Amino acid sequence: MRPGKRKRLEKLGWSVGDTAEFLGLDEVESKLLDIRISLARLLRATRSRRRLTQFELAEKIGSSQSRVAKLEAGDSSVSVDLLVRSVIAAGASASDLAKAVAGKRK
Amino acid sequence: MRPGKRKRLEKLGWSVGDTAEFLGLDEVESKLLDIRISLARLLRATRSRRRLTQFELAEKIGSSQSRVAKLEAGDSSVSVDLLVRSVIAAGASASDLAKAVAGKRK
DNA sequence: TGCGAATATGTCAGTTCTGACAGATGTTGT
DNA sequence: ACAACATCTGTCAGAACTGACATATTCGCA
Repeated sequence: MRPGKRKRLEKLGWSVGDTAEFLGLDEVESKLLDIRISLARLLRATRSRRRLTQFELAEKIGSSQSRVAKLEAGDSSVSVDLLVRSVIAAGASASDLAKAVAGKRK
Repeated sequence: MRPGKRKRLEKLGWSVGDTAEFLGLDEVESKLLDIRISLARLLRATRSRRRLTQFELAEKIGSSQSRVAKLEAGDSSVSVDLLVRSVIAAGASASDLAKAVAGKRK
């Protein structure tokens, strides 16, 4: 893993343990993290395409601007539930969602 | 919505309000619920195919058998995070996951 | 440059989700 | 019928996540 990427992830609250990760001991968490990152990207892309502000999207999902910012930033304090909810509310299609989960770049 | 399905969902802790749902006021929650159900089905199918017991899968994800049962039952007390984590741990492929999220039957 | 709008970051009390446990209810083989 | 195993259902204290708020930073644009 690139040191840059690693640092970025740790800033967001993810502990990227070299041992476990490198040895593939925690493949599941790694895959889940990829999904989280994809969803965060999809969220930003979708909201942006729909020309919604974070504040407007927050209203749609009954949340706050700051939480949307965290969602898009891939902060660790945010659940996949809310991530998916937001992506849907932003107006992403089912296939966009599927692609994100499958790990395919748009 | 079929009355049977409705009753089943309510048993699991989901409030399926006719008004909101019928008027499509809460399309987002409805879509999220579909995803949850798909993931629950995928989890059971995958675990079963791999011949894992609920107990064994629980160990893999550091959880308990009872929670796995709830995951597969589509209980409302369970998060999408854990659902996805479990599906991955059970050994589902990325494309299986994508299909579930896209709402397509296997 | 300065100003307003959008976004980012930090904190926190209240809510939700969690693993663990107990016990009930299948299921399978003898 | 019985035992052994698997699954289901309910409960609860502790952990994780939440919206709200304050505040900082970045981004146009005149």
